[in-house]
Amino acid sequence: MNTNGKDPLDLVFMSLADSTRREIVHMLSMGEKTMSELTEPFPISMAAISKHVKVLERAGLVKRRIQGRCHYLMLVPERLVGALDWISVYRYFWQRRMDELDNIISEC
Amino acid sequence: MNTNGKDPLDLVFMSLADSTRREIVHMLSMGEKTMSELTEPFPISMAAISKHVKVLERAGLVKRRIQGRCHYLMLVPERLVGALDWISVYRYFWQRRMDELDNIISEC
DNA sequence: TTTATATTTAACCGTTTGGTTGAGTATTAG
DNA sequence: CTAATACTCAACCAAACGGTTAAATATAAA
Repeated sequence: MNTNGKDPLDLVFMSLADSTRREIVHMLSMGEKTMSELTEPFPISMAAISKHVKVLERAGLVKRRIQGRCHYLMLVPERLVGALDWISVYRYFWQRRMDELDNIISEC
Repeated sequence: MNTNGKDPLDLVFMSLADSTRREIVHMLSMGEKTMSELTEPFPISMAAISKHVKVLERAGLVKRRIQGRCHYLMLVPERLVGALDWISVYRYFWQRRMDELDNIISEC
């Protein structure tokens, strides 16, 4: 049953489902970073960070620029837009729901 | 290393990282559904859907109302707002990046 | 050339995920 | 009471995840 036309959103949301990777995204939002710089604030090995970065690359959230022995990582926005768009579809729904709840509360 | 102060966002994004669960969220955005109704469009067992729904409940995205032998599921918006907010922080970043790319393209 | 630095890769390990089937539990209908 | 319906739960399984350590690769510095 492995329909391997896996939706790209699977990878994006999966990438964001780990707080280490979210923190990496945050760091990269402030500019390019090397692997060493990315690893420094975390209590885990560089090999582990390397894996996290590969997950982000696979999801298309990060691109790598290799210069000498340093790998510079940068954030790529497009896929985040896609994720935001997916969730945004339900904005109308929850605004309606929240309003309903507000009404119920104010009627008590 | 199981630091069990797991960020709730982990659960939300993890929930959304599966297209079956995203489809369930979509179905529920149109109103309450029973397990049977949720299962009907999918080629997998109700037990599997039951697990998916439990993942969504654990993430706080879905609530259950049991009436007789039917379980009615409904979407809960708050946690989706949280996920949207997290991503939205990077909106400024990518708008800037997209503009940069536009400029580079238009300069060619 | 030798050594240190930056990073990936491979092998391994325990846990989680996403599915299955089969049995169990309520509730409703006949 | 009996049978059908709506579901959950338990056991199982293969694959993926998130980490480790140790070895390999590539570049830079002495």
